[in-house]
Amino acid sequence: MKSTKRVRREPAEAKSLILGAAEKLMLDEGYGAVSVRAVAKVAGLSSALVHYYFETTDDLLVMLYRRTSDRDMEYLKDALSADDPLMALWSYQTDAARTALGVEFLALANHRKVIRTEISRHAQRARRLQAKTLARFLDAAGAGVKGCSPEGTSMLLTSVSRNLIMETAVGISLGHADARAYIIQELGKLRSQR
Amino acid sequence: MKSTKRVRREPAEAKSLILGAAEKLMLDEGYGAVSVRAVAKVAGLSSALVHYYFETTDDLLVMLYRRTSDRDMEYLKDALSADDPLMALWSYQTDAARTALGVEFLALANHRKVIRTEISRHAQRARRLQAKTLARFLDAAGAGVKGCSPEGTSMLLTSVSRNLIMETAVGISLGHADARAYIIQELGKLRSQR
Amino acid sequence: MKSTKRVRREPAEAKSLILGAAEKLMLDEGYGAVSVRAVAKVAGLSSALVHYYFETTDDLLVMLYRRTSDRDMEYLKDALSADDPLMALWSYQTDAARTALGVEFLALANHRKVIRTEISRHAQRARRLQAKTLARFLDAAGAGVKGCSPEGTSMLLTSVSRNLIMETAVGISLGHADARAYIIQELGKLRSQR
Amino acid sequence: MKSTKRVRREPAEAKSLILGAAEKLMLDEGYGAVSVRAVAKVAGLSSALVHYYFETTDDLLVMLYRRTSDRDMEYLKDALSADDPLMALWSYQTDAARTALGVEFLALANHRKVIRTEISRHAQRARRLQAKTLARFLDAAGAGVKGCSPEGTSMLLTSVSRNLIMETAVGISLGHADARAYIIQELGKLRSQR
DNA sequence: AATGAATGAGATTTCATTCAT
DNA sequence: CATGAATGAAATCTCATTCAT
Repeated sequence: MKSTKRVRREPAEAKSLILGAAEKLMLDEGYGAVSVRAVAKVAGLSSALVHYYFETTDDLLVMLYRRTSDRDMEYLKDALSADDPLMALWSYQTDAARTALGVEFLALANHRKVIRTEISRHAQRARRLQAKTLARFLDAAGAGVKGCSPEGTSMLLTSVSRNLIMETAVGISLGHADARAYIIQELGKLRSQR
Repeated sequence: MKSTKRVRREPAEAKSLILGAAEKLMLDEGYGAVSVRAVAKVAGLSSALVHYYFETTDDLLVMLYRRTSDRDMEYLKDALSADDPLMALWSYQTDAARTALGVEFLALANHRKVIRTEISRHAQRARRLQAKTLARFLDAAGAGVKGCSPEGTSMLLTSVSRNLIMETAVGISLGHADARAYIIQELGKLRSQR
Repeated sequence: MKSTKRVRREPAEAKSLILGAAEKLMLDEGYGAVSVRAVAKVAGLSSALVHYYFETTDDLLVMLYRRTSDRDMEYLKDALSADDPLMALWSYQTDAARTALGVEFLALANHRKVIRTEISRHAQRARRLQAKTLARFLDAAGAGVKGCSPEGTSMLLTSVSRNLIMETAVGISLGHADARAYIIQELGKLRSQR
Repeated sequence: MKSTKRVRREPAEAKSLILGAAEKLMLDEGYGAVSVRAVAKVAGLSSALVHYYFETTDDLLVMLYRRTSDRDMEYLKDALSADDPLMALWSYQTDAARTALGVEFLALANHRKVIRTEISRHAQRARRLQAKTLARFLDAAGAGVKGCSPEGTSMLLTSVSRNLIMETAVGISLGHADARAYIIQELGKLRSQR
């Protein structure tokens, strides 16, 4: 009965379509909304096709996470090799869309073991990378964020950016401007002391 | 299908039973597991009864959040009036179970508008309360976490404790010990400078 | 939109309705047709209700088998205590509907472990019961089906009745009349020799 | 999604591969497991190719049945022309793999009309063939399985072998040894009386 | 001749929710 | 006050089958 218009696509295109829809859902409505059905609807194709490309929902989520974290890794590397690595790093950390997605995956990880492993791996890599750059500044400073290791500092920065996003999402903003300013001020000190 | 034993309970008792089950589920399996069915099962009563006391799932979640945040508020007040308010505050912030539940509600808030309002209200109150105590130390210090307002400082502390919990939950620990040590060191400075 | 006529039934009635529908499907279209959906449709109720009474499809099938085998056991006992137990037994064995259902369960057992256990248990009980009666005649005979134990004889009778049903179902009848006549003749000998 | 290796095969070879996979599935997991998908997977080729060679699932099953029954016919003829036809026949009848497959098709026939016709045709042919050989022994005997026609006797033998297989499959063995011994004893008598 | 892409239908199961008692 | 009975909707996943290339 329906207009049986069979659209023929490149697999890469179809996959990208699906992952894009999943990402959109995750950001707009949270990971709970990422069902095969919903993804198919948003992507404008049948749910059977989603299963054709991603055998299980776990597979879909893992692939989405990989795509996301690969992209993030590129951004991070770019930031760390910028002229002003510290500010670029903080700018990367506080990118709203990126961090929102990261937080969502973090929440999802509590319920999907497969994601847990992926996240853990990626986070360690990212933290080590950040630490390597931070080390150059911290060593030179001697003062400032004294006493905190590069890894610890990276962890602190991540904490603040994540919480900024999470709280903003639910409408909390008290202290945000001050906290942001403080972080930037401290990073500024580090930079100048080198 | 079960034995028709009509158990007669005090409404308050029944509600408490239900909220307890919901809290347990939330902590053990995440907010996604808090379905009326699951709650009823854990509490050992029918899902119809859950609906009888909490018309919708939203109602149940809001009530649970209120109970949780009221309790938290008590703990927070106790901490802030302790002999060593700074350490007591940090101890409160890093209480695993409490913070885990808080983070779960924060994640949930992304998907349930009603929770958002509740969280926002509670968070502002808690932040102001913390700020009032922090102010006494920050004013006296002049140095230390210089340049960050009490509200900002509260926000920073919350960020770190939340991220410690979230990352630990997914198996990340890189930098954790250092970050913890750093926070305690800084709080120590503040305390002694007064 | 639909006429939301909520029919309220006794659980026993509902269960019986469901099991009846499942039995009908099994006989008419084979065990492969016994899906929760199909059963619900035939019984005229929602598939959710089927799940309400039988948590899994396995449960439904096991319950159906138990109902069937319990009923069979009654019939068997009646037959064995009839005036002419041998003929009554054969008549029981060759009851088309009963045996057809038994054969269907036998086929089903190959794919559902739970059924296997149930069938095995029931079959052994039934065979022992038949053997006890057959023993009285075989001992007295000395000749006739000489050399075959009561249990073996029961097995042989079951074999023939099952195959009569299976072959008839697919349209084979060659040799059927002769085989039937032979069995009856041999049973007749046994009876008279006592 | 896989590497686009276009394997070029002889049609006959491909068909044989497919039928082999289907037969394996049927024996290992029952006819319910014989889906186009599953067959393709076991055979290591795409489900589209299975459809290319066998338009519908029915076609596939019919072809498999034909291949099976043709092979069986050869075995049967060999048996009937052996030195000791009776024992060879019984040995043929009780061949586990062969009979298991036969029983599976019999069960399948209840749900697929096309198979029914095929089975019926083959069974009649096989029964007549067996009857012709049995007749030589039964005529000579006069006693023994007296009163049962060759066709009836063939039917009886088939019944027992089938039930032995079916019951063994679900874990029933009570009376099996006795029944087997009895059949062999009776066949022995027939042979010697000639 | 062969196959990857695509789909509608249907299977099992869980959920929130509504009634009737 | 409490609950068993009932349901529609949606989740995940499998299947047979059809195209377009």
